[in-house]
Amino acid sequence: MVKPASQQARRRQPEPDGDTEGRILDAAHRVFLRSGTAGARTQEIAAEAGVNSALLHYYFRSKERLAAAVFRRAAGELFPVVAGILASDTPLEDKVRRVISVELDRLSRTPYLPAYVISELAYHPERIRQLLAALTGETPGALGHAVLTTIRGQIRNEVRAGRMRPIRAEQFLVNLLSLCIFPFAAQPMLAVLLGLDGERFTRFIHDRKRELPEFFMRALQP
Amino acid sequence: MVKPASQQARRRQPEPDGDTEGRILDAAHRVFLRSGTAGARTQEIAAEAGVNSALLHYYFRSKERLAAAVFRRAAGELFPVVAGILASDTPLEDKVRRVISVELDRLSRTPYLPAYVISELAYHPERIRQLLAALTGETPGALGHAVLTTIRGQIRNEVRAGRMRPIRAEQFLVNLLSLCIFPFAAQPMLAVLLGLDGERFTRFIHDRKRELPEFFMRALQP
DNA sequence: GTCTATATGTTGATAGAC
DNA sequence: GTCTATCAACATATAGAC
Repeated sequence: MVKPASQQARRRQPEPDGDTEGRILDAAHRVFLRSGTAGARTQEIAAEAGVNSALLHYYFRSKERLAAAVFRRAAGELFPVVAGILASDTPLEDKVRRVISVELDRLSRTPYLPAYVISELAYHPERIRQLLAALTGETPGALGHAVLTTIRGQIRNEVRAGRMRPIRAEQFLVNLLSLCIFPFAAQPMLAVLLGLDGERFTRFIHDRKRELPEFFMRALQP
Repeated sequence: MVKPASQQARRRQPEPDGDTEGRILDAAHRVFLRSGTAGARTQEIAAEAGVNSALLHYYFRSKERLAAAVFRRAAGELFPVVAGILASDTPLEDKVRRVISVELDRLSRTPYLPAYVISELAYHPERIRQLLAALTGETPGALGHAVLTTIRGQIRNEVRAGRMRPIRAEQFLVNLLSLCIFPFAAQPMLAVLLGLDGERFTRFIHDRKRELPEFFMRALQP
């Protein structure tokens, strides 16, 4: 029996409509994100990938392995970019502006991502290890630690220069992430509560890109 | 066959350890919140309630009806309190302080609630109607509309008095809710990324109660 | 690698005695 | 109202031909 490619290192070639394994993974990504892991059916994934259930298991062995692969991909898509910005040596205010811009732009394209990641981490504790693996290869929390250290130092400098009032790096980061991510995670809620559905939500996010940086920076002024 | 009480109006009597229907609902609440609707098993709920599967169906007819009942209860627990504060005629700054205080306190006691509500609304579109029902009896979005109108007026007054810079009521409210709710919804994420697990998370929220009002109010200063 | 057909195990739900 | 016993329907996973 040939070893499924998902277990091995492998060249990525630009095939016409993607190789079979890639098509299955893409389909799984879509189905898991709109139904959740527990709610999704492997049969539906197979159908959406244009293959049958047997082939899906040939490549991924089990639903759980497929779910883990999708989660790693989704998580790896959500965090590293923003972490890269935050850990760089860009001035703090520029970081805030760039994180907000990048985050709101990408979440506008994949609005289901936050609710999916939140759900997975809440209901599947084993995903936490997979999240670590998806970030920096194996080193537990190295990414977060680098970000924390960098931000903490920058805050200290700004405070000493009298340009910012003191705030814990953890609070700073959670505030920033909350303001960017929550609106997408809670979109159906906001649609009901505040009438932010469809087009209105899009415009809401559009406005937010301009207003949020100022909101955030003013909150930190001395 | 006797009609199950859940379908009918019914006196609530203070029974020793709760009547059977109440015990089942409580058990369902716990199980659904920790496993999600799709991941939960009715058998597990029955076991946790100390009854068998047949009795669960006797009272609630189906898993879906039980899930709907739990969701309405959970949503009704999450929103009305804060909505009541926001729609009152308290001064705006006091509202902010009270919402933050009340919200962080209660979510500290039921930290799984946000992730559960977010997941349900993302994966079960039919819950949206149930959310409406759980808020003000039937009137679609009346609660949210009252809040929006009130806040919008208060912002206008504050801006005219030169005590606040202009901001949309929607942005104001989403910012406030984001900063309060997201940390709980994303707690497992924050545990991995920023090391905010267990005791550290508790202390993080404790600090947040004091720091968040100032953060928020300063963001709005002219 | 891909298919058809099938096994295996759960799960939600019901029948019927007490 | 509550139980035991059981069903019917899926869903995941595998066997084996091509």
